[in-house]
Amino acid sequence: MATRQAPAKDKLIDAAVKVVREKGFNATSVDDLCREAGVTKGAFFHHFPTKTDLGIAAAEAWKVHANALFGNAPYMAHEDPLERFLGYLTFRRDMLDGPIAEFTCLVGTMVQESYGTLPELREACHDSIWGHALTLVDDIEAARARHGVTGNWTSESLALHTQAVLQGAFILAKADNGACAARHSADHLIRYVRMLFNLPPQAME
Amino acid sequence: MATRQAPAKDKLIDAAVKVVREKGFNATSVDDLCREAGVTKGAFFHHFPTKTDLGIAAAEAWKVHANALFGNAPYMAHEDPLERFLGYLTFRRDMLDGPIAEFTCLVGTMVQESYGTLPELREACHDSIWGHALTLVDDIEAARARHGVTGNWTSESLALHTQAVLQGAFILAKADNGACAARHSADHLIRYVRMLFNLPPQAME
DNA sequence: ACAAACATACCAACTGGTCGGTATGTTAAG
DNA sequence: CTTAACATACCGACCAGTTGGTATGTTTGT
Repeated sequence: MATRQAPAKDKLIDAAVKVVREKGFNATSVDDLCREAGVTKGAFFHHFPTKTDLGIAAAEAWKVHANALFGNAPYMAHEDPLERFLGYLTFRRDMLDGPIAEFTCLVGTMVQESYGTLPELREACHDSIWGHALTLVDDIEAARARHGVTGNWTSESLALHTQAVLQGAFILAKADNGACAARHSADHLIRYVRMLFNLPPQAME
Repeated sequence: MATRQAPAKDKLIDAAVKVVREKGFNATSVDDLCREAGVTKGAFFHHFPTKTDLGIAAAEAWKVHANALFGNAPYMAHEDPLERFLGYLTFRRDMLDGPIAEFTCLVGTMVQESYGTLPELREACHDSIWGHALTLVDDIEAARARHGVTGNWTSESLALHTQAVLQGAFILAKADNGACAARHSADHLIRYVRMLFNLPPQAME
């Protein structure tokens, strides 16, 4: 085999995903990241030319992680694309629980701090968000065809809207120091999608 | 009168609103703020014990500014509370234009960087978001009564949901370096509210 | 087979510069 | 004369990034 143990590069990416979600990108120092990863500063700059480059690598890893997590989730077994889409939304709502840094979005956090100052990181965050959102488009499109739903909107815009609602819900959760308002917002999103597809309102649990 | 010219305190608050929206809170240095405001560091720490305290003052000023802006907007003249609410949403959608830092939300930006590390600033951001959202509740409540709309949701949760969508739309705009996706997301929000109140879909313009 | 040459991965000490914040001085209004 | 409102000079801590080095393979010429 080629590699012998968990390489410093992977440990640094994992550390970035964890610490940046807690403290934000700018407030996280290279020393913070090395401490969390258990590597030295020399190792850091051996693998990443700059701190920004680790941010970019973390954004890419985040997209891969998200698409694997949601692509293999149980609701993906549904035969009806609309059930898959609603399963996705319900899954995301139910994830809004526990410590805030554990359900919020790495790239949503990073893009706020980079959009005006670090164009390469902004671009990586864009690719991460769009790359995940676009995995929903096929199911939305198929659901519209199967259920005969038209309306003056595109499937891509609805996929992006779901990401907007979730990103906004994360901000509410951070401001409120709890996920209650965020969950209600996700419920509104689910209600909206059900209305778009002419489904009855969901029964209370 | 007591003061003779624009006092350093106000100039610093204005500078914070401007620069923090562009660069974020942590990336904005005290020197940046003094430079933008045209005051010295001595003046800064005369008025604010810490940089965080200026952030808190800026969050409070932001709430006052927002409530004045939206409370006096033209659509507030409508007699029907639902028309006022829809007027608000349309106004907010139409604001998604021009430079990104000029339509995004100061406190939405700041809370991402402070929620885990600066509890006082997080609380000030919470008060700013909630304080603005709650100005919508009375109109939503009155609109439900007038139009006989029930449904398994609270007016407060819908008011907060509107803020979530807008905050999420800002993130899409920052990631995309443009407001196109953000406007589509605002359109989905308007479509949702119209459906909740049994209005027909809006005609294309 | 063997070693010289090279490549990769990592380390610890260090550097120049910037940070938030302070100490102390100056101005001017009442 | 006092005090609020500034200005200037400065501090120690910390920052991202660099340096010169080592340990461990891997390749290649003979």
